[in-house]
Amino acid sequence: MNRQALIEFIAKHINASGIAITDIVDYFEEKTFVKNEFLLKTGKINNDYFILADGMMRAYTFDTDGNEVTTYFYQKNRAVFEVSSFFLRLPSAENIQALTDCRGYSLTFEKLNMLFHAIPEFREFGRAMLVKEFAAFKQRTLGLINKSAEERYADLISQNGDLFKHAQLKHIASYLGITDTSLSRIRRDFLKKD
Amino acid sequence: MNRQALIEFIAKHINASGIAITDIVDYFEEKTFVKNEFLLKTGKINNDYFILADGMMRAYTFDTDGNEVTTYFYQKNRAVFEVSSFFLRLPSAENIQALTDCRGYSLTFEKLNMLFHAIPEFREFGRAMLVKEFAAFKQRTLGLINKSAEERYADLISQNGDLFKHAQLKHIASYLGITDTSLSRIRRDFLKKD
DNA sequence: ATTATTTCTTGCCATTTGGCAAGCGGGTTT
DNA sequence: AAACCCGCTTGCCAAATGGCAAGAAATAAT
Repeated sequence: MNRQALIEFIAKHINASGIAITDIVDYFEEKTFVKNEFLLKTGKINNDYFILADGMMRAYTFDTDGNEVTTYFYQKNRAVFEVSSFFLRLPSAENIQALTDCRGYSLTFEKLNMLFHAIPEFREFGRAMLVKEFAAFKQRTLGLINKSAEERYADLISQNGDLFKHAQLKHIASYLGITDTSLSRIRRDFLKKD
Repeated sequence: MNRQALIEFIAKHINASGIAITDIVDYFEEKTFVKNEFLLKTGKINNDYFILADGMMRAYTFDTDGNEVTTYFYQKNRAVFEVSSFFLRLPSAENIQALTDCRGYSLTFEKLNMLFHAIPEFREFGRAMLVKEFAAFKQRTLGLINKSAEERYADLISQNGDLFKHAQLKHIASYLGITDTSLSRIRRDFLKKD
């Protein structure tokens, strides 16, 4: 079982001096999701603290009119979980679904807590993940306020070009806060400019 | 020195069974800010983990065109800090300023870490704060995507009616992702409807 | 290969929001 | 009181985005 990717990922986020990261890694369970399979469904309590090693996932919910809204795209080397549901043990308002076949490593809430209490360095890792995801979200929110839809689109493809290979236009559109119609047009105009 | 508010606030967020919350509370330092004073300035490293007991604060930054963008309003009973700067020890991209005279309780990064390691229950409190703020941010982001400016405005005043007593129109407008001109019109139309 | 289904594009027009500039009004200063 | 400053409002028009529906293109099913 190749856990090298997980070891490197954890090592990158903590002061690894002297700790056997493999001790931590052993508690993770390797998991795979086939395309379109769900990591989390609305109403369920998120019990996977999932480190995504390969593939791409999408989180989405529904707005008051019943339309799907994509709330996040996850790429490899991200911690995939829904904060409120996982940590506060609340039914999730979001779905998290595999856009491609995915592979990664998962901790249950219990195991994560056990590790938090037992291993100070893993606490730092957990906090680093939370802080990282929070900071990324703040950036995204700022972008929604002070950038045009076209700029947000440009940012997204520059960070994640192959998103379009796997996600539908309307999913990306709702993530950007616009309709698929508008995104289609923005994309057309964007190509012209080059 | 009245720390009752702080004690109650912490008690509300952790399983207090058996712990002397006062042990924790003793490490907090009471702080006050006069109106317009800064808790954090751009470029500085945030070193106050500030529990706001009374008053109202605002976080803001500047967009690429040099315009102020309000990123958050803090009311009483919130943890006020900038995640990236405080936890990752990075220079802040945001300013945090008192909109009114403020009072609250502050921990330095070192004290907070010391408490995290020493008191498991305080760890839970710290995590709960992070999760709570993160969740609030996710809600806000979702609103920016799937609600109209008018709906966002309505939500904001319903949650925090006295905001208008203390914050300028343009500050609220940039928080809502619109211009002060538009907010002025929205407010006019909103009054008509009632 | 053909048909059916889904996704994407486009045209037309409505709605929302922005940009600018002028005006208004309340508070301060002199 | 007069002049001034600041924040808010309003009118006018432009730009961005949305809603709907029809057609084109891609994908899946038979």
